[in-house]
Amino acid sequence: MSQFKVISLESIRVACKNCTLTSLCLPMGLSPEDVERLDEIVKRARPLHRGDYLFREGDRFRALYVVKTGSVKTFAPSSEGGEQVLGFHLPGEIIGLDAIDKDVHACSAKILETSAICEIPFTRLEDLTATTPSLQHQMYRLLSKEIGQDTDMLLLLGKKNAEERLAAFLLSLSQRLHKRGLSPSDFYLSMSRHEIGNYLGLAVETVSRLFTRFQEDGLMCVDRKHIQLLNLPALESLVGGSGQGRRQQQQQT
Amino acid sequence: MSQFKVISLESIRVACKNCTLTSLCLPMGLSPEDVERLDEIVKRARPLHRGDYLFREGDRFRALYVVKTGSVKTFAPSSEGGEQVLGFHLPGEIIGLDAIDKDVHACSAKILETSAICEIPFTRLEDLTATTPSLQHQMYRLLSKEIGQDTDMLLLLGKKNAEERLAAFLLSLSQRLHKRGLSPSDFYLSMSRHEIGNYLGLAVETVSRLFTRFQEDGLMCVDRKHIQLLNLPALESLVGGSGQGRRQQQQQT
DNA sequence: CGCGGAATTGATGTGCATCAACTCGGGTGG
DNA sequence: CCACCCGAGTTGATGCACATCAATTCCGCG
Repeated sequence: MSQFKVISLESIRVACKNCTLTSLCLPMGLSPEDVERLDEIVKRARPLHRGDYLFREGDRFRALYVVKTGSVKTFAPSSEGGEQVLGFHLPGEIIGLDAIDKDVHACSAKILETSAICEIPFTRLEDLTATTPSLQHQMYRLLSKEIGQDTDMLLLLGKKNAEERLAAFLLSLSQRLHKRGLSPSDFYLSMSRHEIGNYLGLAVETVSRLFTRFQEDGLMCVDRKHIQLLNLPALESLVGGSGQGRRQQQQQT
Repeated sequence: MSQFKVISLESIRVACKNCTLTSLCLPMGLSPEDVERLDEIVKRARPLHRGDYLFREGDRFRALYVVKTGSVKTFAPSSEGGEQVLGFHLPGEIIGLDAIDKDVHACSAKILETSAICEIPFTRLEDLTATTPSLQHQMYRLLSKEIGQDTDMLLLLGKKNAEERLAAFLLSLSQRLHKRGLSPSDFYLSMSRHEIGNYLGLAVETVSRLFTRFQEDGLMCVDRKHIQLLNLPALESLVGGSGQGRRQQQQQT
């Protein structure tokens, strides 16, 4: 994941078609012609580097972005100068949906490692979906899915303890990488511990301690940014029901 | 807000047109003809009562719902039997957008007080938006807005302390009621302290204590479910930068 | 009138933030 | 090529915000 690769123009083209396929065309996809038309409005990606901004908070909204390779973080300014990491975006994932409403980006997107990103001008996409019902449906689904993911995150931040949060985070990465054909149990973290903590609502130190503990418990193997998940089922059980060792907070209503 | 009202059929019709107007047609709204067509597919509301379900987790997704009067809470099962309150929905607000993706509701919606709810069959709405670009655009905005709201909530749960959360909650209610022409500083809570706490990731006791403290500080007046906000600017400053009295946690990345 | 859930209030416990010190690795310049 | 530096990460000690436990009161409702 953190390896830099030289990518031929043609492989970008193909990969890009692939990622729009995966993100926008989901299951029960579009007809080949639809895909072709969609593919035509997608701007090819040039490589971007760590620290580059895809867009910044306050920028006018023009396009959606799809990660082809690499990874991106989105974050919003918190009150008092801090920032809240809103998400990490892996290959095949889409960025910018939250800006459609106000026509202005409310968060910034920063490249975490050398990445290739496709750009989809939104106006053109809108025109296309207006004439392609199946594509319109996929757009609704895509937006809806994003809402569902945010909901999961609310649950995580509202109800889970540090251990569960980190386990959920690792599993989420694992599953998303796996979906893209990468190893679900051996990968590199492109973000810092600080960013992970920020995202999960935890202090850096807590993240660090948990990595250590998970390693001691044989759940995973951590070497710097290189992660190996040794016991996925155990991690899953940690997420599920506050596992074995800790208190559980449950609130009926 | 918690008063029961007898509502004539005609007033429902009018009010209903009104609420679709507000939710779906946002600023720079639709042409009168568009609104008319939209209005035609909206099913009129019959009154629902406290405890009724609009839909339950697992139900097949058929329609979106717009609150006309009253209020609704949505919640998802948490691990371990508990539940996470995902939101409170006031007049003019829409429910069910998260279910488009999977075609199944991932959360339940329960009526908090006697309410009138409009139903918009999604398939028909989709047909209509496919032939009405301006309406399609409004739909995208609506979905996008929901994402933006979830984002705000993530920030709240990830970075704010109890005091800031409750203040933000009260202000949110205040603003949303105000938008509907109701008093921004005098209203009834249709949800229990327990539900508020659950929503904000706090214990009931914490919510209760904060109400007491806010009252002592002259910020508000609490009488059971009846709330009066006496100092909106002060509440706003509490939300903003962890105000005066408390620690602030900020995490740079 | 009396029951039971909701809310308040107080006492205590604890998970995690915070503070502080140290280590590690990687990049830089001499 | 090594010495140095600096930020990222780890580890330990301490404190605090809020959860949890435990009464008690309050109100709605049958």
